[in-house]
Amino acid sequence: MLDAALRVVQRQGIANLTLDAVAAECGMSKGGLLHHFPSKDRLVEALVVRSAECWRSCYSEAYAQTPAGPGRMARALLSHCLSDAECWTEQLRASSSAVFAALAQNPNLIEPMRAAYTELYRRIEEDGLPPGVGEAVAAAIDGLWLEWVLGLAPLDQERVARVRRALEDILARCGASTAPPPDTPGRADACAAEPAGAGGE
Amino acid sequence: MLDAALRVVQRQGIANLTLDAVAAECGMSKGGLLHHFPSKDRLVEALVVRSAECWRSCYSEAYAQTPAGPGRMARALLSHCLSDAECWTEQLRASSSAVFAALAQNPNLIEPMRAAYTELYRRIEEDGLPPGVGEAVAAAIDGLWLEWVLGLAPLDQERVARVRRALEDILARCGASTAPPPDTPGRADACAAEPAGAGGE
DNA sequence: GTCTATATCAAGATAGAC
DNA sequence: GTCTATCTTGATATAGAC
Repeated sequence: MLDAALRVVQRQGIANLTLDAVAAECGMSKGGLLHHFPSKDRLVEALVVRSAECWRSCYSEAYAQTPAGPGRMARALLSHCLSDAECWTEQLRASSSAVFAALAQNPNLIEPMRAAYTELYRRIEEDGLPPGVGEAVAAAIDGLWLEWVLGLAPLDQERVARVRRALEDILARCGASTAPPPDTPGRADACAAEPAGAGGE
Repeated sequence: MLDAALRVVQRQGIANLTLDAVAAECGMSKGGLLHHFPSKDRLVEALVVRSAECWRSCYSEAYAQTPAGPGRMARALLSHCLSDAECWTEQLRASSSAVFAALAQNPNLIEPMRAAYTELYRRIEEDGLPPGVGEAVAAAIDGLWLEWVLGLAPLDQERVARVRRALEDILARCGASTAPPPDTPGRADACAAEPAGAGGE
């Protein structure tokens, strides 16, 4: 059902994310849909919660798979979110848009995503990097994501690689090695990590 | 009238950006409003156009006021958009939301902002920096803006300063001096520069 | 150019049968 | 738990007076 909602957003835009459209998309009546989500707010809320959980588990896994040392969280973000452009799928774009759908529906519904970000930034603060460096890396990834979702700038393979290298360069100069562990060379599957609206499926 | 629309968004959210609300806000009847903007799409389009123009003139002015040399555009963005947190006003937040309002109303309406970004990225490409560096700086600023508008992370004076210093550090290592010209030490007034939705008043 | 109707329609939500 | 009505509201847009 949530997937159906995302498909509606993907194909018809946020403005057409209606209970009718979602019901039709998942082959159900509006009444049946409203049995599970008593209001549209609850439906959108569920979308955001799922996105936030996925984003959280995504950077958590990335963190776990990244060797310890200064800039661990920042390195994890780089290797997982910017490993290549392939992981920025259309599906991800739609699921990311859940946050924008929530913003349009009711700004308070973004709260779960805010909580996920609070935790992420806590990790970045404790990352042992010079002040601002980790935040700059995280912000750059968010910015790429924004530009990609809004279509402000194309996001091809080369662009991702360029920006990743530039950011890795900063970390390297801070003494944070970005060499990937021999076991996990640039993996990009699993959750298809993304800021502000991950939620793969 | 456009200002009234932004005030509505600021106070009541995108969902309540209705012709009735805008008309009430600017002390006009709905009929009168519709005389100037024949449809809601046109109204929102006008919001985006104004935001895009302001953003464009903002980085253009910043560029003009920045000494020539490698990374001129990137340095201009840093000195103007990240000079301090004061320029990230509530008013700017609302005007920035014009893009999100457009996204909700009709994604095609974002086009003017896309055009402004295309020009910005052209300048960044020609900036004479190592590949990816200018893009990383621009993306980081966009990311900060996103986090700020969505409330994902607080944007206080220290945070802005930290990130700015980290980004200036990259530029410095690329041979792009970020020392402000003696004439314009960290000015942040005028347009109150911002990505994806500038449009001060 | 601004106003007061009013037409039109679609969306969210409810009630109650099955 | 799913369905088919149906209610209610509010939003866009139009028509036409002033």
